[in-house]
Amino acid sequence: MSILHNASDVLRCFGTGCSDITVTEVSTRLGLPKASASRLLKAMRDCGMLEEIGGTRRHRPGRMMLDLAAAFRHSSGLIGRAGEVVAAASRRFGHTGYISLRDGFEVTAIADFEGTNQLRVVSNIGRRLPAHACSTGRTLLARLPEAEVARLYAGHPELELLLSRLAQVRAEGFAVSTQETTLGVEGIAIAVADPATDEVVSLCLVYPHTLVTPEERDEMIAMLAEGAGEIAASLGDAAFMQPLLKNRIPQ
Amino acid sequence: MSILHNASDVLRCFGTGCSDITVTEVSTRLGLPKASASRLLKAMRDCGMLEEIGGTRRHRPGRMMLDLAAAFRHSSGLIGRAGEVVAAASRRFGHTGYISLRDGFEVTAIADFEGTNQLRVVSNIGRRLPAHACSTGRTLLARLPEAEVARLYAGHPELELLLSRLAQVRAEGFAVSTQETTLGVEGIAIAVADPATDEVVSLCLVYPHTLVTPEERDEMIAMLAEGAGEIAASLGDAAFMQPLLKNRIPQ
DNA sequence: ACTGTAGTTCCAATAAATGGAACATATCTG
DNA sequence: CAGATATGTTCCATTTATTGGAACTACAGT
Repeated sequence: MSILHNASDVLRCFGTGCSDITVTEVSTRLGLPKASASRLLKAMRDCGMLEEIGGTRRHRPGRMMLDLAAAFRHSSGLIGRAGEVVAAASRRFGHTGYISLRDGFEVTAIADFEGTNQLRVVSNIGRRLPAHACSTGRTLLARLPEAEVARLYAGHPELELLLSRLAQVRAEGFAVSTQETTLGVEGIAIAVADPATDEVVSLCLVYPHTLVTPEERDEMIAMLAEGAGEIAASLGDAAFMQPLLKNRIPQ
Repeated sequence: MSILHNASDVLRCFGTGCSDITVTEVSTRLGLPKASASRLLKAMRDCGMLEEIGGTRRHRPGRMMLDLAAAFRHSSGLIGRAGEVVAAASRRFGHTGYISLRDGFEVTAIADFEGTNQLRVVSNIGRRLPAHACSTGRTLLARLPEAEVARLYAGHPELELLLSRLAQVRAEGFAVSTQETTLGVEGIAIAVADPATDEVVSLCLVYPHTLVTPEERDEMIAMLAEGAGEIAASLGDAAFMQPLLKNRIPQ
């Protein structure tokens, strides 16, 4: 096995619930002899992929990773523009907002904009959520052909339900989740794509569900949709659809 | 040369002004035969360190890097706590705030909190600034022994000036920069350390310099200092000093 | 269809990675 | 504080991945 693959396996250990790692942990988790694990971590330290935490024997990702994450965000015009839209909406309504990507069955927030209201949802960047069970996830899944979703979730007991919810998302142009991932929290999401790079991102706002009336909710959806619509128009995202808003008060 | 070192050299290409890269670029920048560059990028793609952008032949850091950056931030209690302090200050005053680390001669923002005021400094995470020429940088350099600074900046024409400014930072407990990096922008910064891990971070707020009176400035410093002081006390940072504020209006 | 540019695949030679065991160091426990 | 245990490092010959050059393929511009 190439040292590069081993190195990336080490990096993959980091994530939810693991922000540092030791030689022994690497040895057991990857099934490597501890000699190899020791050398591997040393090599990764030497080249900046890892760094030792203080004087301890624990390792965390190197500082370089922060630069790489920034480069990732900058490499995509779509992410940057979506971020501006969510940031503006987050400021106007005071609620926390995210930009998320899908990766298989999961979605991750890649940029967050914490709200300003006294009562607001605390941002939790990097947290992985099941794509079928949150509003951002469903807007992203709704961008796939039905057959693809069926293949992804083959054997899943609630596949039928999921497909009908995705159909609804396609029809309405947005998704809502109510207390799905966190008690008391509701979220709205809209997806937009860059056909040139096949990227799809989801813009969302999350808020305490007792705080927002249906009218205000539609106001928020409208604001996200306006920004997303401009992005879609300029990049040529044909699948984007302006949302149907029943409760919106005409301006 | 180990493939791991080559891989990390590729990753190091990303940064200011470079968010994607091709086989030829790698070949020329690292001085590798293009055969090697091609195989290297392929291997890095295969293990998730890079990804191809759309159908093009350009590469950017892989999604994994976002998770790694999040793990880095979580691995340090210091960073998290400093972030809370700056976030609260940013919300209260409406100005943009950062958490920064020093790496040799440079400082980088690793977390940002965009302000809410109409006129605010746009956050620019990942941007590398010369440590001697910004307020965050000087608070971090002020944490080093004078001899170490002298060694770092040996031969630098303005070493004497720098040392006297650092002495001032040590005496006052905070640093100010006025239109140093960006015209019209002023910033205040305070450093705090975790003696258990030898980490030092700088908390800062940046704002349009015409908008803030000396009294308000001291109010902001006081708020950052209060939070930083609590962190210093709980972690046992002996070098932390409450700032001397001349213009503060007694509460 | 032609030319230059960019990227990939093939090969034997070479340099790096591997696992086991001995060694060294930290951490726990009574 | 000694002895025990868990954790990390160094050394070695062996195995195997990596290397650079050259030939090959793909592609964009004219």
